[in-house]
Amino acid sequence: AGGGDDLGANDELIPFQDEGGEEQEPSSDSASAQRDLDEVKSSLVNESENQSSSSDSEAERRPQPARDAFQKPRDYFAEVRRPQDGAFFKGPPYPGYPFLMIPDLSSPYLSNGPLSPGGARTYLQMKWPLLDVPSSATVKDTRSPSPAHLSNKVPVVQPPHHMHPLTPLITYSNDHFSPGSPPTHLSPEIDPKTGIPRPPHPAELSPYYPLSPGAVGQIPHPLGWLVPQQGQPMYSLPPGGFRHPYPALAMNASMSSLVSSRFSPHMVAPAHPGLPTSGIPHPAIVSPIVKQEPAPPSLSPAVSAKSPVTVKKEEEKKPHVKKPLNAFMLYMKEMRAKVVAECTLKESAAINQILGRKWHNLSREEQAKYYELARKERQLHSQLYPTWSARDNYGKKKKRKREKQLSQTQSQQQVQEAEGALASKSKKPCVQYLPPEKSCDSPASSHGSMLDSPATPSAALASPAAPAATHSEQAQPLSLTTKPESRAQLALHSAAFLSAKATATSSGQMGSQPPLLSRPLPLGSLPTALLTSPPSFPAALHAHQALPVLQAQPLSLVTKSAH
DNA sequence: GAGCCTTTGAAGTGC
DNA sequence: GCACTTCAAAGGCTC
Repeated sequence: AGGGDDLGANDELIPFQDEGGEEQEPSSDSASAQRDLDEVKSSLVNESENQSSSSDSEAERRPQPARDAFQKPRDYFAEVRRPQDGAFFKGPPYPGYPFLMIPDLSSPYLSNGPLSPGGARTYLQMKWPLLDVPSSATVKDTRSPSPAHLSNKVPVVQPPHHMHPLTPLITYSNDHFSPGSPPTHLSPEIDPKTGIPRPPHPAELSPYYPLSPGAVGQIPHPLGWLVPQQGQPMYSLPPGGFRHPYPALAMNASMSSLVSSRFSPHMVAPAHPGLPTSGIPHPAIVSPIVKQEPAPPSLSPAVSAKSPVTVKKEEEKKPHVKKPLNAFMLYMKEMRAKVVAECTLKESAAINQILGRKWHNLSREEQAKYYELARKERQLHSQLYPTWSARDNYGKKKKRKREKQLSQTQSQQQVQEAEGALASKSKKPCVQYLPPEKSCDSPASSHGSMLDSPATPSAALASPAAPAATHSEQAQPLSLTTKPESRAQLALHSAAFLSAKATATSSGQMGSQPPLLSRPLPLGSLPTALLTSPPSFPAALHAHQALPVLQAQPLSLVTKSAH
């Protein structure tokens, strides 16, 4: 029921339209979703030519403003803000946005949630602030996240009700949606030097969580609208209030997860949680057992005196705070169910291939929404876990995979060494994870597409003799993975690229050269030199204001085949 | 039952 | 600063 419900919820999301009334391929719309699925299906089933033509036609359907969304940050933000215009607004700019990613019975960032090890997130239309929204109105709403919703791993998109859906999260002021906003790196809220989101700034956070710290303890909790579960109110402060941002909260699992994950006052007043500020409803909110913030050894003699074994044990007990999801991960979570529903495939690896391709088929604007959402995810994450760092999870996983990847790197080096010989030999078929007998062949995975795709050896482009990638190529939002296997694929197909490149470099716009892009590029085969534009597209947008570049080279021209 | 596979993006590490 | 590595989700599969 949950899987259908989320789609059903989407059904109510009216397509986000541009001012011209032209549909902008909103993924939230059911018809659009169906179109996306059709696109995926066609791309999976049909020849790449069909797929590419479809993609191109779709690209042509896109209104230019949408294309320009990332070419002109201001315009982009105007696009995003547009929903605030009552005359035009009919729904969130994209499914589930703005929404709260409320974990399914566990904190989304906590892998060891009590009931949901996977920590699947449930996407809920954000109701915050709800001060002006009668809770009963939402509670009565049958579409409000019921336990069924919450128990389902499929993201649930809460349709907007009674209030402007964008109000809760974003004020969409120019300050907040400055040109640097959508992507991450050089966002005004990001430290340009470190790339780390700046420390919580009340003024900046207010759009997100407009509640002042002092108001938190005086008003009903925004989750009060949640449907009670198992006879218990979804929101009922435990005696200690929000004592703990982690699953060990002394409340029922759903409550704890819902509250702790996204609504913990920590995210409201996280900067100095230890301060006995009156703004925090309960001083105990900052629990001394907050494991998220390991006490400095100098300040904790007891800890420093502990034996390494004890410390190790404590670390083991430490909740595992997961990384915030990036834009693609958010997209995957949202779209996976749809793809799975439309495809007999169930293996995530295959699904991910499809999703990866769909991701590249997204318009810039659509991707921007996820970039923005991911940025907010990171920001919220930093609020919830101020001291958390990706380093905390670094190397925590088993080494088996790592060793394998290392071996892959070594083998890849061997492949590169044999690259020259490869050019004159028959191409080695790419190892395709997607089983060929599956009904839904991943276009990016078929042998043909892989072999026909013009992979660009990074070495070739790095060579002084080789023309540098065009600005437009460098400005692509695609940040090429440098995974060994992907690089190996690059090497495998380098010969194909080189031969094609010879005919393509004359114009200097390889991205628009049909011979090079007879098929949608397998994601893994996208050349590093072409697409490695750290800090990738969003960053480029921020750092270099590469608007003309982006304008000159829409994403679709690179990721899609050209006529 | 741990880990692999597969994707992209963010961030850490190492040089 | 660059290249590389790790992790985030997902679930079937392998060992």
